[in-house]
Amino acid sequence: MITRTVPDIVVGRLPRYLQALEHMYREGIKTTSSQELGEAIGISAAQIRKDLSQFGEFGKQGTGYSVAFLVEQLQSILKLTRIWDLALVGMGDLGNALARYQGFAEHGFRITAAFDNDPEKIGKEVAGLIIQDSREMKRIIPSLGIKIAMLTVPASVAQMVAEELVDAGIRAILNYAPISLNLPDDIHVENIDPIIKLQHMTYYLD
Amino acid sequence: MITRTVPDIVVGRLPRYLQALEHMYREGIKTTSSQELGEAIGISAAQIRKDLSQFGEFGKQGTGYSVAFLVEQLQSILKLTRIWDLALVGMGDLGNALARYQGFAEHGFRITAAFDNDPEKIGKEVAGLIIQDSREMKRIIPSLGIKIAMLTVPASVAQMVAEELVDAGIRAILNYAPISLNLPDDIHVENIDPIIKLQHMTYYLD
DNA sequence: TACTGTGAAGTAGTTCACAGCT
DNA sequence: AGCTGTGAACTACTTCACAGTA
Repeated sequence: MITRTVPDIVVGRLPRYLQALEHMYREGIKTTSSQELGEAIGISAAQIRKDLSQFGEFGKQGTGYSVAFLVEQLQSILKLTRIWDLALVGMGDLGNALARYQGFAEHGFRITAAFDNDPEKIGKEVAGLIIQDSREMKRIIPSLGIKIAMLTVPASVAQMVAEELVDAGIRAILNYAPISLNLPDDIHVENIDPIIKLQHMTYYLD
Repeated sequence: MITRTVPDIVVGRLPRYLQALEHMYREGIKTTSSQELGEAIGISAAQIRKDLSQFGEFGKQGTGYSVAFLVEQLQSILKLTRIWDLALVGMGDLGNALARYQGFAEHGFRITAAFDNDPEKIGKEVAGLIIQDSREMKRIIPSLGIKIAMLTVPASVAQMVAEELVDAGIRAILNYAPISLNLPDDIHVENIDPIIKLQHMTYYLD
């Protein structure tokens, strides 16, 4: 039996489908079509059908997709039927804002540990979390089984801290530092950098 | 004379090249090659050469690229040789963290106006900015010539506020709200949503 | 020698268009 | 009648490989 590898670009669209479908679900919409979903998020209907067909046959000819069923399927595909623990590393303004953001918990992500290297911050509480010494990451992260980290440290130390995280067993990093991380190929990194996004947009402005 | 349109995917990589090159510049590196730059950011050398060739011939055979010159060229291509004014809309935790972030100013982006609709927040100062009533956006944004907005309002009002911004003359929106905005085709939108990124990564974890 | 810039080749991604089902 | 799922066609993107040049 051959297990076809799904292109990463397809995987990257699934969360957007899920977001739109959850919104429909909250609105009480029971059924949708690839057409309607596509219009909601600006993607062609054929694209959506093709993407979903990589994982199974979720629709019904003539009627489309059950919103609730497709939400379930996407959650299952994306492994969202469990709670994911997160480590938050770097408790500056951004780290603090993320600690307080309710969206993580609402989507099954639980910030379980927060770290900083500043003695002034260590021991302080933010949103129910006690900030811990980043020198303890190697011990605490494996003991809590945390696999995902959000990195909100200054660019100057981001590479070093990222390596420590990998050493502590982290497999995926959401990188807020404005620098490219160089890590082993089996570590998944996603970057969030507003400057990069703004510079992309200015190209089109005058 | 035909002006070839550069693919958006190429434009999107230019800021990453620029980021790495500015880093090299600060490190005192005078010259680099497509090979070296590619290794720094995990992109093939051929890709970088092809991308740059869309805009001109910036390298020298045998020696590679002058870091300072290529930084200048990329800044020029991306229209970064001027200050861009930004409107910050929504002064919750995230809006506050962005208001205090030094990175914008360091890269030629100046947050010139901050808005919220909460009477408790209006008139307060954050990082040298007075928070203004969002009902004033239509008047203030054109008067300051602001073309770019960062949207950090709750998802429930994001679409409505985005439409008001477009109405006020905004041409590009950096959208932090966890929702797809539906706006005219000539408005550039970039989304920053940590949940979407995390859900992308969980696919690969177990 | 060491690199760029670039056609050509190769690979990946998207859209078309329609059979088939409800 | 209305929609999905999917091969086939098409388009876009990336890599190869090498002529050209400092």
